[in-house]
Amino acid sequence: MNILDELKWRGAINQETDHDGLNDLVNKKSVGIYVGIDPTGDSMHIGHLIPFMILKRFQLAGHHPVIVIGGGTGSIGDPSGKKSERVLQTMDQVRHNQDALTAQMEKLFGQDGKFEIVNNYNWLSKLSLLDFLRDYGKLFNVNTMLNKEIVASRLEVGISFTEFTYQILQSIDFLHLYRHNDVQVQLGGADQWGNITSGTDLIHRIEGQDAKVFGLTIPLLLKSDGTKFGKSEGGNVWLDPEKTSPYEFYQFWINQDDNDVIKYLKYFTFLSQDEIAELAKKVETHPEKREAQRKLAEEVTEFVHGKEAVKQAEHITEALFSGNVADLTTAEIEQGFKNMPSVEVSSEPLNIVQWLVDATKIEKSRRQAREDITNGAIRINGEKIQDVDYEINPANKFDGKFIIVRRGKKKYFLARIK
RNA sequence: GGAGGGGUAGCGAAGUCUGGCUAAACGCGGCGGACUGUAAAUCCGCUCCUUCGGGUUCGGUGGUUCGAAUCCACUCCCCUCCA
Repeated sequence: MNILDELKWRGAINQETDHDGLNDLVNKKSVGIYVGIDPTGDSMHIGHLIPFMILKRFQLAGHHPVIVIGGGTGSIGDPSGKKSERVLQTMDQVRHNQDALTAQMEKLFGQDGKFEIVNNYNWLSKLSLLDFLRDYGKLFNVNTMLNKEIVASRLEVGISFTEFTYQILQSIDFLHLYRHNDVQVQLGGADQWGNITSGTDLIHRIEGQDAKVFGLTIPLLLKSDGTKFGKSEGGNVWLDPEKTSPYEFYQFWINQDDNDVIKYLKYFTFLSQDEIAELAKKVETHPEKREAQRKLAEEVTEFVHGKEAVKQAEHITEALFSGNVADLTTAEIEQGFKNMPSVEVSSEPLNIVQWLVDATKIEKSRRQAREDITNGAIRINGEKIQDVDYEINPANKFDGKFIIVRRGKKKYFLARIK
């Protein structure tokens, strides 16, 4: 099974410019293939991860991946997937983001030469306006550009010349990589189809119709209920552990629906066809064991955050869901609750209702606090408290550093003692 | 500028004619609970604040009244049609 067959099996192919041509190419030689990402933020989220994981598969199949950080294109703004004009980022923001993304890419995909990471600012910024217009502008037909879905869908609301030009810049990237980095394939999300074909067209015009370049897109990933993949309660699921802790990251995956989990295993893990088939069978026969979800969480968390993070996430999961928070160490609390809601409180003992409302703002009113306490929805350091006159004493537990509050079945809050 | 319609709790929406029975129906969302697989579906409770005496609410201000979301005046905002 070659790489394209594998991707097909994984459900990861949406459109290809020339299936047979690409198939021949990947069978014949080690091919250079690239994916670009614009530095619109300072971290990837799991949605961004998809094309890069596929890039990784190409690498594992013996091909040569190139990651393009769009320091240049990111300063312009890709109109794809946007209903209205973007607000330009300042160049400082772009630089900050591109540095952060580059570091993240290096961490994930390594600096070992197997992955090349380049920044299109390096070549796009050197292009003069006149060169741009004479060398490239002439080769783009405005009618064709207008017909690209990205542009066409924006004609009603309007699109600036700047964003209109974006597809030319991305095409120049492809040409540059074709010439200097031996890249012949561009990979991207389904919304990149227009930009990718712009690139292959440009290369064909300049290098001749027989230049072997190809485009490949990945389907938009949706949940089985039709909603967008990749959001958790708190919003995006980030790869940056400062934004989404490894524990929360792990939890995101373990909570996936039975209907989606196999699809995600195919997309986000490097498990073999047999292993995934095995897990699929288990979802059928023993869904309640959630082995597939567990494996998914384990694999993806390990890929993004490493083995240690998986262990820690599992331990925290164990403690939090069994309710035995008492046996967590202060260090584990520090890490595990990194991104959970937390507040600073004084070390003075205080009545529980006042503490929940005034000191921690965990409850919005006394009435609500009393109701929850009476209903048995509140646990302090793992212990259910139903007495509204209970007095909270921060010195009791965890070296007097923390108080762990749980409301309901799985909402945790952390109070840090000043 | 003219003619209509409307602004009610996080959102949607009743209530306004016929003032008190209205802290305000109902739906959604949110929060708890049961069940369960940290699931889905379902079911139950709560959902302005409160020191539990009460307090403050229906775009705003003022008025009528023992009593106003409801009646009157002025005012701000939104929508539709006409010019």
